[in-house]
Amino acid sequence: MVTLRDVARMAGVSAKTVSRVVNDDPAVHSETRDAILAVIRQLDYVPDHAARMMRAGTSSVVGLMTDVVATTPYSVDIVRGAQDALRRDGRTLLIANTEGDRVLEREYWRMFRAHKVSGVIYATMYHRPLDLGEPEFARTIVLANCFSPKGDCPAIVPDDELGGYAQAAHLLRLGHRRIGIVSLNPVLRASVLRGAGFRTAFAEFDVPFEPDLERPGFTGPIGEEMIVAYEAALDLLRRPNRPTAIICGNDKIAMQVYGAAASLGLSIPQDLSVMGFDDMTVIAETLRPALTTVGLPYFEIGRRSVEIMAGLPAAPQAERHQPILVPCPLVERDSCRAIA
Amino acid sequence: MVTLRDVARMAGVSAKTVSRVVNDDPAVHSETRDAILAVIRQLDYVPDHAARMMRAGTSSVVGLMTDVVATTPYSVDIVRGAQDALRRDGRTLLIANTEGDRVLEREYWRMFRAHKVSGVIYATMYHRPLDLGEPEFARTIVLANCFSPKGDCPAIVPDDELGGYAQAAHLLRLGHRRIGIVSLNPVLRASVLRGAGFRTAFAEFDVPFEPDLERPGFTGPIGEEMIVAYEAALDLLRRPNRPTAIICGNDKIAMQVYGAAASLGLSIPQDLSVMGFDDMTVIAETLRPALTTVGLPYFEIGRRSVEIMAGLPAAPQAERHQPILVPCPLVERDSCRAIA
DNA sequence: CTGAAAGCGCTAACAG
DNA sequence: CTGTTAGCGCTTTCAG
Repeated sequence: MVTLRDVARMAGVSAKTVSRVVNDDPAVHSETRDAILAVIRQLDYVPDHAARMMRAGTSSVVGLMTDVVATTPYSVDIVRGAQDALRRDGRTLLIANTEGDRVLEREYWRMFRAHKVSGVIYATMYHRPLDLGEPEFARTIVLANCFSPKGDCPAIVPDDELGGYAQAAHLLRLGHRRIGIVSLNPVLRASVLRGAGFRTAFAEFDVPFEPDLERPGFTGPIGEEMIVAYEAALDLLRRPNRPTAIICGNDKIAMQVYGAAASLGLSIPQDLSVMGFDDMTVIAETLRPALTTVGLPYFEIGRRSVEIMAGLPAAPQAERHQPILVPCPLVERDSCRAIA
Repeated sequence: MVTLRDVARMAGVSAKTVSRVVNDDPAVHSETRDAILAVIRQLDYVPDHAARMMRAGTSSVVGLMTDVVATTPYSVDIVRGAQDALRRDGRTLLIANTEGDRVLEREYWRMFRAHKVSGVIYATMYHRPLDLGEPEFARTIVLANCFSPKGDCPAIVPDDELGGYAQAAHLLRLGHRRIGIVSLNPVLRASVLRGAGFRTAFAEFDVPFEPDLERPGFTGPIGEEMIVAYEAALDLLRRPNRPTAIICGNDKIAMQVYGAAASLGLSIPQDLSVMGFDDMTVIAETLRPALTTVGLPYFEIGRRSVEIMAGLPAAPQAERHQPILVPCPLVERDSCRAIA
């Protein structure tokens, strides 16, 4: 293994000077620097991470604690976003998947300590409030897709209310007035917030909000819910005065709405417009017609979590944090059409 | 920060003895051990990873080099499988996503070196041959979902041929004799292997293989292909003597086949049985009826990659490796039915 | 079974 | 601008 000393010897300088070059310290004569750089390249020297980190007392590793985010199709983008931001300055991400297991989570906190991670991103599968308790709060933590009601941590979450507004407003603008809703589990925070967004949009267009046109697309407790969007959609579409458009709580629901519509001989978007949520490309781009939906900005959330962490003061402040809201963009495809 | 010495001082022993306890060295009096363990718990001591690794010269970190695997919905399971195996003995996974970029890949190889990773799992998105070249071959590498034609690395891949056989055999057993195929891009290795599997199954049941009943579900070059399974299925289903079942190259294709069938007023599985591949739960469990499909054993591949690495000799052998084949299990749901 | 000394590769602190 | 010295936290000798 090639070490700093090998480089120093070969370049005829001291170890410290090589160290300076490796760390981009400007206080090195440019000729000396070039010579050292040449030796580094020739020997293919790579600084030892462990040694640097031991000396520095901190590491270039950031921990990502998740329940199931890192391994769930539509939220891996949080990982990608964080890695993208980290990679630019040679840092790395240590990913911990608790699968919701508290014991495992504790084990991972120790692992983070062993690795002296410089910060932790705590990401959850569902947009929800979260209480981390005290023990680990000394360290730099950023909450992603969740937030602390006490406001003791910076947090970044999707703007579900605006997302709901975008869903409804788009259909209203296209002229729809009887709009059905097949929603997420109503206890979910996302569901509540989007509901508020719908109402705002409906009010703006002077369209009364008819609770009777709304059905839950899932039943059962969170975590083991069953999807019943197919039945919900059938129910909605068999009404004497059926809706001309359906807003869905996510793209899976939209997928079942497609199926229900087809079984009734209704075609999309001629007879029915469908609006999804999540922008899971696997579904949205594969459905025929391709699904118009609202995206969850997970990549952005991951990327910005790293930025927020970088901007955090070294000592924990007493300041209260408001969750940062990231907009959910409308992704227009072919499942919504304008009506008279 | 609590160090080994703090524990030693408090327990009234030398640092080395504490080190022995931490490393499960049996040569410690059990009373001494218990006393030390108590102090460790009391002080909440966590051994410093960097220091250990520096001394040991190797680390407990394994690198995962991927093209897009780690961030692709249906292959994140490789990551989960590998992490699951590593976690059991306190090791961790350093994930590198090259997104197919050679420059980035080289950067990541250096990162792996800096971290002194004890081994590397090289996983690809598609089951394919791969030439890694020479430079990094000194280290311990396991190929996952790909293999080296030269056989200079251990490799583990899904048994696509058997998977194809399972798809066809299941339908044949249910009595189907006119079976359509909407396949993957035919240049893909998976496609070729599964084709061989189909033929074996057809031959066993004395059913002639009709090339005319096969259509590609994707067109265009790999990486930017377009899905045209909908049209392919329409074409197949409009034939005078339409197939009673369709085998799909993946679950996305199956999704479009569902759409095509619905548009023709055909219902699944009464009028048509559909068989998927991949077992992407997002699709397979959401389709109505739920999709019978064949699973890609990615979790297993990830898990076993770690095991294979552990069993590798320290010095690279000249021996030739045959790729290890992992079976693809049939996952029965509701989209296939028996016919007379 | 236990301890003392040495040193892994690197950088902070301080001189020159 | 460059070098010297010391030491991060741990484990490997090698002695007790």
